Amino acid sequence: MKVWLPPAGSSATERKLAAGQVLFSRGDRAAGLYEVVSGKVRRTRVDSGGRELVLGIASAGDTLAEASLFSPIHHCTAVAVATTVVRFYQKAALLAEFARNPQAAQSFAELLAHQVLELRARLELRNIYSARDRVRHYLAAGAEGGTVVLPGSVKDLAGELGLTHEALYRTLSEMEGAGEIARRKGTIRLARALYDRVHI
Amino acid sequence: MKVWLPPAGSSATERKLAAGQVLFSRGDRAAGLYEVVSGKVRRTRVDSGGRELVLGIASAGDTLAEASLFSPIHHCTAVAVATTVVRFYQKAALLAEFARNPQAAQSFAELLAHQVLELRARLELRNIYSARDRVRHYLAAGAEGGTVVLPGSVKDLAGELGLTHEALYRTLSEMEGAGEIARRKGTIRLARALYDRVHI
DNA sequence: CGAGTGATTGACTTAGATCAATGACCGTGG
DNA sequence: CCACGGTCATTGATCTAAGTCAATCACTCG
Repeated sequence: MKVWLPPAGSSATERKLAAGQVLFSRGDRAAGLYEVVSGKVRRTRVDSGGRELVLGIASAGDTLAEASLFSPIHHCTAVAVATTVVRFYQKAALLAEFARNPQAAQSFAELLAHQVLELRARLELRNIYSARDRVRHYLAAGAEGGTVVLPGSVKDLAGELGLTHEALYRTLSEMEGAGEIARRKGTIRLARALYDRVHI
Repeated sequence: MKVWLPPAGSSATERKLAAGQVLFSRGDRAAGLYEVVSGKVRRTRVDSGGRELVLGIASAGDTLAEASLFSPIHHCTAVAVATTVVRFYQKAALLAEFARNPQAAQSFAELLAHQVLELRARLELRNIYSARDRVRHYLAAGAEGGTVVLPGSVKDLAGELGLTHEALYRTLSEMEGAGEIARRKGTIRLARALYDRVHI
């Protein structure tokens, strides 16, 4: 993983962000890509109606703005949701590395390919009409040994699922009431029945 | 564009499909990638609830299963919606080409990057709750000189927008009634007002 | 020419958005 | 150290837009 990244220290610079600080905004010139060293970064977009879409939460090890490498401007806004350290890789340095080292370029392509897959999966999720089924789908996909660790606040999750936070709270309550899940602070444990149902 | 494709005739083979014929199914072994020479291919996924999600319609020049290059199996199902000719590129041949020619690998990465952008845009679309706004957003994004050419049937479009076909028909009727759009067979023309509103 | 599918419209129902209010928790500045 | 402003979490009430069921036409393809 991340074979494509140039050796540390070459052209990479680190930057520290306070919670709420903007890393880059939509429309800004894309100078390169970022790797999250620690903390969390929320990527969002604002549609023409003013609604905000949470594209995802990037945690330590994740990268940001990969696609912007080939695009002159950023297509989303990145805001730190906690104290965060990011490493910045200069666009030109990366491209040079790709030209020199085909393996790096291929690994990068692989990273993007996985993103495409992940995005398609999320699109599939959005096609599920029922909120409950959508939550089930999400939980099933993210379950590790019957437990899902929420990447951020429940509110963030609501945005990611395309639900209002109220609807999500209600759905989670209902599911808990029905014995489908058990909630702990920051994590959700799936009942054996639900877990088995999806992992045939 | 498509610099990364190996010289024609090297390892590429063509295949002709009748309307309704399946090119590959989800779960099939991914042997390589396809380029649509003529016709149309619908990529779909079926979620656990049995609902079908149209991932998109690929037309002449588009490629299929790029992401599957690095994945052992296909993650969606591809079905020809009309008489279609596809060109097939062997996975191994492509990877060899990428190793030999960094430029090809980089171009391929660029192709994937654009797909990531496009998918994110579609995700953003799905976050719009109102059907009307969603249609407006779609039309605005696809408008070329105030006219949008529908890639397939209206029913397909409904799937792509995450709406039922009935809802889409109604919405289009309403918008036509309100003078926002004018419909022609297979195309939709945006009223100046709407077009301007979005393309500030 | 009949079957199958797309296009279109009607009537009804419901799930989730919206508006609203409250309690818990957290940092922070006086 | 604690009161205060802010955000998250949670639940209630209401409303509406979109889903669902259903029926009719138009059309295309063997």
